[in-house]
Amino acid sequence: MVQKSKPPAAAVEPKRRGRPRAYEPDVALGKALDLFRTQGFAATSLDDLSEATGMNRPSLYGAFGDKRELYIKSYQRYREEARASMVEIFREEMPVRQRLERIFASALNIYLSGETGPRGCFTVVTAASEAVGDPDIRAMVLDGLNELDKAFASCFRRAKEKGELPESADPAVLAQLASATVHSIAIRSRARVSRRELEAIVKGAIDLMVAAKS
Amino acid sequence: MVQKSKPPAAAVEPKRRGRPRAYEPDVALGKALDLFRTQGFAATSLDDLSEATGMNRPSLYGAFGDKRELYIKSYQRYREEARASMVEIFREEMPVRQRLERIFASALNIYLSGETGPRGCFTVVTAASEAVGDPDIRAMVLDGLNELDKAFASCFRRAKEKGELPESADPAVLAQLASATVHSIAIRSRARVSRRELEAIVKGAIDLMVAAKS
DNA sequence: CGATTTTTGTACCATCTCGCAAATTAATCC
DNA sequence: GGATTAATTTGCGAGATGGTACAAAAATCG
Repeated sequence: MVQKSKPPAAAVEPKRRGRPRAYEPDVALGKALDLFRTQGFAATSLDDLSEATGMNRPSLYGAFGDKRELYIKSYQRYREEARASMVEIFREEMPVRQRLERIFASALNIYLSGETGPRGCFTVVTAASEAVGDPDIRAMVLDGLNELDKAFASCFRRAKEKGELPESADPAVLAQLASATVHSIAIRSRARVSRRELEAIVKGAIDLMVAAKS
Repeated sequence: MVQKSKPPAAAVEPKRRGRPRAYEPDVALGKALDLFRTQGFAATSLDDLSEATGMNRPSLYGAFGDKRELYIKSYQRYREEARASMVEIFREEMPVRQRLERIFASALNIYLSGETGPRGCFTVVTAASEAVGDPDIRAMVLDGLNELDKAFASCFRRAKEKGELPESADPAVLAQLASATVHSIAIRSRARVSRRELEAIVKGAIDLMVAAKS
């Protein structure tokens, strides 16, 4: 039940009034995210979350709201992290192939991470569970899917403008294929398909996409 | 709690001894499958299953074992049905494009079916939940993924032999791309992406695959 | 008919689940 | 130091959950 004994000392620390928090919200949210990603919403109990975060239930509730809200906040956090790594890759100028390689490598690293084994993509996990029954969560998932599509589309559009792809190439179609490859490795990673095999799939897909004649 | 009042009269009915069953195991398993597909393992309670199947809990237990066994049997049933529709499509001779169209159309029909909304692919749903923690279930999922890969690979191999694809086309790579497209529409369907959009994705993917130069 | 066999229905148990209320602790403000 | 503020700890309660024991019911067999 102890996360860290020292005070957070985050930023300027504007001298908060009452008893200081025994946890760092960011760290706790990260732990919750880990759990939700591996086990899913329904299979994760508040006790699990309490143990993982080092916060007991009332604190958890006070900081993040009920289980569903915590799940949503975890998902938003996941998306922020994913987005950050994407922005990174899109900042520099580089050949399409290289950019694609870096995007897929980043995705693989995220999907294969985890102490107890690969955990895949949280968007996919959520789509496969809560998204059917919860409109709000479904909307977030849909947004996540769209964001990936758009990122890939912009990648292919830039490549086309630079003449790296033939005029006949359709960025939107290629983007959906790239997204599909991401979804596929996300799923396969949870079935413990080896990194080597996943990388082979990625390579095959990239070869096909950058040689696209359609 | 009533499923059917008449006796099953299945096959020859070898004069069973005790009290006759009030349910048809096949029908009940189908109902259980429906529930598990939409809600997942953890979010589906025995009460839900009991209500849906029309069997009370002890009968459910007697017929299928505990919840996990029922889930496994449901998944096997799902795979049998999916396999049957595939065999159907592979029996006749036809152009690659047409065969691909039929495979994807079949998948879409399965994924978009459901009274309360689309339910996607049970293999994907299972991969995204139970597969991480349960080795037996994970093995079944892996088998399901492989089966789809192999089916597509054989499809492309046949096409290549018939000269429908260039010599440079790699059936294994194309197959994994086709599988990826299936995984992608399975996920998107659960986020309520419209059939029209899903069909557009499928069309784009097919165009690219049958024109493959890689 | 009575014995046997198999399934059903009722009821229950031990455990877990989520959420919250009340009391406690630790800091700042005056 | 006392008041105030905010977080922690304890513990509870209503309900759900997975699983099972046991008796009643409905069929066949002899």
